[in-house]
Amino acid sequence: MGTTQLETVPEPKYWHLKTVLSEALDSEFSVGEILPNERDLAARFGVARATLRQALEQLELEGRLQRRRGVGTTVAPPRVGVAVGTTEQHVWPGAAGDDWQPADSTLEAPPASVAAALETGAEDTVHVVRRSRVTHGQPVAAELLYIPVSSVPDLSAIDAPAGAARARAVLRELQRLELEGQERAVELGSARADDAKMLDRLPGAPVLVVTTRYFADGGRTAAVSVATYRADTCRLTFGDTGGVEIHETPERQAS
Amino acid sequence: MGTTQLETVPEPKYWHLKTVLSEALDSEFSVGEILPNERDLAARFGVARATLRQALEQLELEGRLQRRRGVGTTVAPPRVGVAVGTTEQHVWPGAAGDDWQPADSTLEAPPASVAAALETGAEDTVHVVRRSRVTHGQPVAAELLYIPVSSVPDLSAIDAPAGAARARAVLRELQRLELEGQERAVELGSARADDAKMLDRLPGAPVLVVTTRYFADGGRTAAVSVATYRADTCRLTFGDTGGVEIHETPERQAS
DNA sequence: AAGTGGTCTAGACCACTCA
DNA sequence: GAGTGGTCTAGACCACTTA
Repeated sequence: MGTTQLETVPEPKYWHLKTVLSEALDSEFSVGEILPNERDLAARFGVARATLRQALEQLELEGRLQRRRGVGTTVAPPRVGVAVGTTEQHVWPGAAGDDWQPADSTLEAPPASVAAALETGAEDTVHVVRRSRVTHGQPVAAELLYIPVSSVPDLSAIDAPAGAARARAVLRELQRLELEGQERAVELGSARADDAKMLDRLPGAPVLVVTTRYFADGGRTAAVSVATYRADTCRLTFGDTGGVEIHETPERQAS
Repeated sequence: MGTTQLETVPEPKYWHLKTVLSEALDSEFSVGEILPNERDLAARFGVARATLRQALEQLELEGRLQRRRGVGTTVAPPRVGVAVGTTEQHVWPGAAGDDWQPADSTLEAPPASVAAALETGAEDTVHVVRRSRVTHGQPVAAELLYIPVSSVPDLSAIDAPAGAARARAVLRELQRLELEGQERAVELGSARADDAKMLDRLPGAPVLVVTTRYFADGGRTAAVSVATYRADTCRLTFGDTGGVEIHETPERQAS
């Protein structure tokens, strides 16, 4: 403090605030504990509420905090590791033992980007299977699975009624194809309204979008999956074992 | 800019604004084009600048816009697919042909989370190799590689001077170990000050943090890599082929 | 009904880029 | 020096949860 450190680059208040709060979370709070409300916190730090919120937003993005309207701000548990496909072992979605729950299935024209990957015409309808993933009792992901009718030729549409039963029927048919390979991509997105509801978040919440192409029949793209994971609570793992125990941030402890 | 439909379920203004802007980007702008400045845009839509900024922030998060202080807001090109390790083929970092550029290497005590993964004592120093990744002329990632001295026993510290040469020497020694496997995890984070500078972004910018554990010597963790990728411009691909051609959003066209 | 976080406003000033 | 995005303020009201 004594020497005049050249602060040629003045730190934004919200950035400094975030650091202070982060350290307080490490030393003075334990998981699940409720923080003081935003108005009190802002007053305590002598900043406007908007500035305080900017710091809280960052901490929530990093998975340190959880905010719920009408309730309050709580200290978040460490992110859960969610296995996204064992890299060595390619399996169709819906194979025995995956923790996805089929919700329903419809016939729709896919978005242009998916249609291009599937090499179907822009107008062609495909099976769209909706599934959700639940781990540790919490919803972590919502998925849209696009399956051209040509990938499940023996499916008789009348067989299954609407809803989950129909979704399961489509997935069951899919298993009959021989899976030759798959490609995955991960990027940042924001939750659409329907995804947000399924994930128990507000629309626009940050999500990790995992796009998977499934190949069969000699290189043909037989299905495309677009899964959105809650970015605040999930760490996607790609290892050969499911639950890796590496965290970006050190473990926290109450004092 | 038609009439504003009155919604029975009042959509937040910034959310509606984002939708309108997103459609305008698709139909009325082409990649690289400069948008009107924020004050003009806010006036045009009849909202406060803060509200307009909330919409722009989301679009930037989704990789649709790029904002630079002192310059302006431009329409971003589609995200670049960045290959993050071919899943079938495990190789050490620094192997021939990867597009990482070693920056320097030091001996430091790693953060607690990394020390735990490396099974080193909290006080033990390890080699910390800094690298950066450049594709298509743009910096996309910054990496910290933690390598216990026991993983590179034959490295004589005096051999190489500081800087990139020393980093290359450490990586060269690492190749002599037999790599037995690796585990990856991806999560959302925000750029630390040093990462941000390397990535040409402001501190706090959203990044995809890729943590990789490298196994050798019968299951021992021989190295840990923490790489931060620009979330706004990158789509991480894990497929067997490098450049997947699936986009979350449809292609844009100028009108 | 009370209390919380979420949205929104209308200003102000600062840091940065570029002509 | 003009123009841009980035930060910050001090309010207001709304949507939601809980008691």
